[in-house]
Amino acid sequence: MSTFQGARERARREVTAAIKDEARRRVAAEGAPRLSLRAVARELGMASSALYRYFPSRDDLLTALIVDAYDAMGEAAEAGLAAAPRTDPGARWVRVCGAVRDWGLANPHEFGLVHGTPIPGYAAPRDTEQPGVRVPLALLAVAREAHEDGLLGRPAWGVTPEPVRADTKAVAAEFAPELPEPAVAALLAAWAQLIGLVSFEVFGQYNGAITAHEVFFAHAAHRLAVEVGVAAGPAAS
Amino acid sequence: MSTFQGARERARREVTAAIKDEARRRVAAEGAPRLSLRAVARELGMASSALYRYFPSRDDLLTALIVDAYDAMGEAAEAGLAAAPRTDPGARWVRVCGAVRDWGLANPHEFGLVHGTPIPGYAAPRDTEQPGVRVPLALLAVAREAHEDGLLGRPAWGVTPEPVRADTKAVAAEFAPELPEPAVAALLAAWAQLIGLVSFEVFGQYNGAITAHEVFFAHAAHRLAVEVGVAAGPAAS
DNA sequence: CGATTTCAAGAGCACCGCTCTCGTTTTTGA
DNA sequence: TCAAAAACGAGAGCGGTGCTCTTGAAATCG
Repeated sequence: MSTFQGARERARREVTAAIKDEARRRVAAEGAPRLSLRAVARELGMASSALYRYFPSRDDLLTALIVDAYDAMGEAAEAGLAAAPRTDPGARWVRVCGAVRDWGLANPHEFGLVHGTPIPGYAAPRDTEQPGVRVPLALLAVAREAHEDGLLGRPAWGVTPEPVRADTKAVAAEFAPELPEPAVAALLAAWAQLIGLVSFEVFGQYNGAITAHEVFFAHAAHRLAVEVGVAAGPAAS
Repeated sequence: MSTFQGARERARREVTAAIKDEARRRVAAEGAPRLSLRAVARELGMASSALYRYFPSRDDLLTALIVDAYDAMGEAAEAGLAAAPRTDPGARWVRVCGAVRDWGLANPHEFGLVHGTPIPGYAAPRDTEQPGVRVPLALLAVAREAHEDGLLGRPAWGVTPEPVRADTKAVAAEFAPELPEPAVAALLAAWAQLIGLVSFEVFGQYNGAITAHEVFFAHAAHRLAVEVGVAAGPAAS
C-alpha cells in the first residue's frame, strides 16, 4: 500500500527538508562558501556520511538551496505582480521591483546565493534554469500585459542598435511575440540594473551614501519603468 | 645604511608581492572562498606557517587582494576618464563605464572580490574605503566637470523625493558642492545600475539572452548618461 | 662581538569533503 | 510468507584546510 511504501518516502522528504533548513541556517551564519556538511550533520545529530544518502555531494545540496532561492524570489516577484492592477503598469512594475528588493533584504544570504559571486567549478545544472527566469518573466509580464491593454508608452530606451535586435527578437519570440523590440531590450537592461540596485543595498555597497533606502529605491525603480515604457514622465508617484 | 637594512625590507616586499601574485592566481583558479594558504605556500616552495609572517591570517591576505582590486578597478575608471575630452561628457561617461566593464571582464574573480557576495564575518577594514570610492568618484567627476563647463543637461532622473535629498546633499557637500542635487541622486543610482550591468555580464547571468554584449552595454551606459544629465537625447552614438 | 629581532620550518590540533565498509531496517516480488 | 534486494545510519579513514606553538638559523642592532 502507498501508506506503507510511502512511509519511507515521507521520512525521506522530511529528513531532506530538515537538511536543507539546517543548511540554510548554516549559510546564513557562515556563508555559502563555508557551508559544511559535517556541521549540518552534527547539528542534526547524524553521521556526516549519512547526509550523502540525501545529497550526493555538497554541490548538490547547494544546488537545492539555489533552486529554492530562485523559486522563493520568483514567487515574491509574481506576488508583487498580482498585488497591483493591470490598469496601472507603472505601479505594477514598481511593485515587482519592490518585491524583489524586499525578498532580498529579508533573505540576504539566499539572494547572494543566486546573484552573488558564482562558485568556481560549480556549473549550474538545468534544474536552475526554469526557476531562474521567474523574476525577469514577471518584469516582462508587466510590459506584455501593458502592451496588450494599450498602456505601453514609448520606451525612453530609444532605438536599439542593430546587433542587439537579434537577441531581443529571440527573447520576444519565446516569451512575448507581440512586444515591441525596444521594450524588450530596455527590459533586459532594467533587469540587470534592478539587481544592481538590490545588490548594493543587500550587500551594503552604498557605504553610507544612501540612508533613505526605501524612497531612493522606489524612485529608481520608477525611472526604470519609464525606461521600459510602462510608466510615463519623470515625476515620482 | 639603507642599502643594507633595506635588504630585508626589499626581500620582504618581494615575498609579499609573490604571495599576492600566487594568491591571485589561486583565486582565479579556485575562487576566493576556496583560497588556500597551504596551496599558495606549496606553490611558492615554502612552509605554510611561513606565510603567517607576511599575512597574520587568510582574511588579511584577502583584504590585501581586495584593496588591490579596488585600486586596479579605480585606476581603470580614471584612465577611461582621461581618455575622452571634457568637451564631450556623454562620451566620457560611456568611456568610464566601458573601462569598468572591460576591467571586470578581464579580471572576473577580482571583480567578484569587490562586488560579489560579501564574506560573512569579514568586516572590510578602513583600508578598503578610500580605494573603494574611486569608481564612483570617476563617475562623479564626469558630471562635476560637465557642470563646471556648463555642459550638464537636465537630468532625466527628475525631482528627487525629499528624504533622499539629505543623503545627496551630504555626498555633494563632500565631493562636489556645486553639483545639482538630482544629478547626484541619479549618479548614485547609475553607479549601482552600472555594477549590475557589469555583474550580469561577468557572472553570466543573462544566460544567453544577450550575445551582442558590447553594443548592448554601450547603449545601456549611454542611457545612464542621459539619466544623469551628462548626455542628451535617446539616440545612441 | 653579543643581544635582539626576524624569519623558515616542522609538528600538531581540530576541522573539512568524501569514500568505503559493515551491520541494520525496510521494501519488494516470487 | 519469506528470502532477496534495496535503502539506510554509523564508523573509520584519506588527504586536505586554517592556524598555533616550538625550534633553530639568519640578519640586524647596540
